[in-house]
Amino acid sequence: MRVATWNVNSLTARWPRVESWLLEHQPDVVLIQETKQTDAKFPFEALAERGYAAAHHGQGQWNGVAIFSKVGLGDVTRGFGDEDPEARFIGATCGGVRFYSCYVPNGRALDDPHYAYKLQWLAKLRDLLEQRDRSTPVVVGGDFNVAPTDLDCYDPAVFVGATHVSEPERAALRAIEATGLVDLTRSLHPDEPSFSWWDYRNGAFHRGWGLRIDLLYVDESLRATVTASYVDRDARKGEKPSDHAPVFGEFDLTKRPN
DNA sequence: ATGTCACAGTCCCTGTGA
Repeated sequence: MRVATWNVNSLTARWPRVESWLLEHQPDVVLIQETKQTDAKFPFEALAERGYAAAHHGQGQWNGVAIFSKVGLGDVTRGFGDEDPEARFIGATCGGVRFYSCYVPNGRALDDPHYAYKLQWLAKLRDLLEQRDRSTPVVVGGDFNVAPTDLDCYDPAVFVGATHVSEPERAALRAIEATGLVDLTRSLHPDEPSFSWWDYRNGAFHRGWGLRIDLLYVDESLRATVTASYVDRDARKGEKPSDHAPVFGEFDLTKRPN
């Protein structure tokens, strides 16, 4: 099973690239963030023509998350059931695995109310995962807007006092991992930065000024099935790229422990 | 630190968010 997570920064603007990327890589399941479109604009038909069922939690101008699947899609849930008007979380079961696509709030600045919202949001995610059905394997992926360690940041000195690297944010990720989840990329590549996001400004991509903030977490039952992890840097190049690159994980589900 | 991109509305520029 080939899985990817990708913040596309507007599925409306990115659709031509997303479509050709699907044809090239043939992922089984894709976790999408920042569709920035309503359900009415979501390309359900074009995805179906490519063999993908899809579920969307759309909002409109901002946010929006989705799941594409070639291996079936059911039991869709949207949000945490708490009336949050921001569309940042969707779950679905695909090919016997429970998937969640997350668009964690940016936070903006440490003294901004949006930062408190970010920490509250991560705590709600932790609570949901703590209470999950442990009999079904789970993959939690998305744009977490947190670089888990200094290895995930091109220059920690630049980010002193900024969001994405603060200790409370990193502690929130560790609390999520403590529910029994493994950072898939780090488990296979403990020493490579593996950045997934580069600012559009200042030629950041070509200067290597990146962060690893797009993560795939897998539960213990899937840990032994992981066969590959890689960042599709080519998707960050060329005409009209997203500022995020897709992060892939591959699994051999026949290796699941009984 | 800020050389960009995408959105909506004030609609061919500006404010907002990232």
